[in-house]
Amino acid sequence: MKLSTKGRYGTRMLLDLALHSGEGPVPLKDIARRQEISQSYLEHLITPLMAGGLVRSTRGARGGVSLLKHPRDIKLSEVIQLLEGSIAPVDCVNHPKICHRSQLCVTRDVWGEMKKAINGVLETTTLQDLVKWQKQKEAARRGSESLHLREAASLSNEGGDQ
Amino acid sequence: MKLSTKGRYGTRMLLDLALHSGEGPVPLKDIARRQEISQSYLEHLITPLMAGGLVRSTRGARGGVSLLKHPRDIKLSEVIQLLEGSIAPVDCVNHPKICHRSQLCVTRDVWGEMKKAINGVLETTTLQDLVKWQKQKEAARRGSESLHLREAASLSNEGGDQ
DNA sequence: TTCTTTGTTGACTAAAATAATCAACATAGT
DNA sequence: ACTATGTTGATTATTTTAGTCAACAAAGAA
Repeated sequence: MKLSTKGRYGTRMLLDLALHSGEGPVPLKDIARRQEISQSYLEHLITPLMAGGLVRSTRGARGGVSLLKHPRDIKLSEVIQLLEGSIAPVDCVNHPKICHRSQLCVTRDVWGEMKKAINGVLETTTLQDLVKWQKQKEAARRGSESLHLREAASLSNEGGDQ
Repeated sequence: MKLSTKGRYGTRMLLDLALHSGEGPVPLKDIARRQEISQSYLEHLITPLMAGGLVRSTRGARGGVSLLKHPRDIKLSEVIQLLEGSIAPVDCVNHPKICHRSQLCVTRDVWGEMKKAINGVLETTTLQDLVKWQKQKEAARRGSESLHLREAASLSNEGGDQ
């Protein structure tokens, strides 16, 4: 039950893209550097995302990859579907016919519930959410960093950790 | 994001065991036949279940495998944990240290939510639930079968569902 | 006791998936 | 032209999956 690097790296690539949208096309090289993923591998991950209409690429100098939809309109369920295929934990959940036991199999019903649960998370999370959380995290870090530097000069209103 | 045959077959083995508990030890051979899984493979799946204290085995003639706990006390989360290891979709959810990006990584947070969602299903489903659903399904099938055979002669008092 | 039934363990293997790398090529700016 | 960039396909090493097989151990039955 592990997500492969396709889904993980691909999601991070899109997040990186979302964080740098509005600056024109983003070269894979830059994403590779920032995300610490080999560019050669990203080249392959971008293909299904283009086929899925999530991104567009521009060749040549000053080229790169651009998001085609607003981050708020890109659900993680869509991303994972493109990169990993169905998130169903077993194939018979989507295709009952592949096993003659499907009809009477109750474990299959449980795997179906699992699929629903996973989908619930991925359907309600958008790229915009990731962007928001990322910015919050970075702001929080900068806050605590300077807090540390200034020897806790003013620590009354940081908030955010819990 | 697929469950391997370990988790799937192992769960079915335990369900089969639960359905035949109270009849003494159940030989792997019988489970293999009913569940249509090779006995050689089941031999390997039983090992972690014994180590986890879910079943006990008896060697020799009339031997077999027996459940050590009541089906109502066996949660699927426990079963899957033993057979597949953690259900976390990525390792960094359980072990932040393995990636220096963990602290600032928001995709990791999403995978954490996914883990929670999956766990929610597996923690609230017991072997007893599977047994109950299985019996309901079989009763329903018998109902519609005889209904079909007898051309709906008497369909008032089937009962047994719920 | 001896035979048979059953589980136990470890070695081995075929096939597939994973996670890339590399090179040749296409295209668009400069 | 030259350079920066994406595109595609071939290739590969490694790991995981999904088993099989055989030698062995133990317990009941004859």
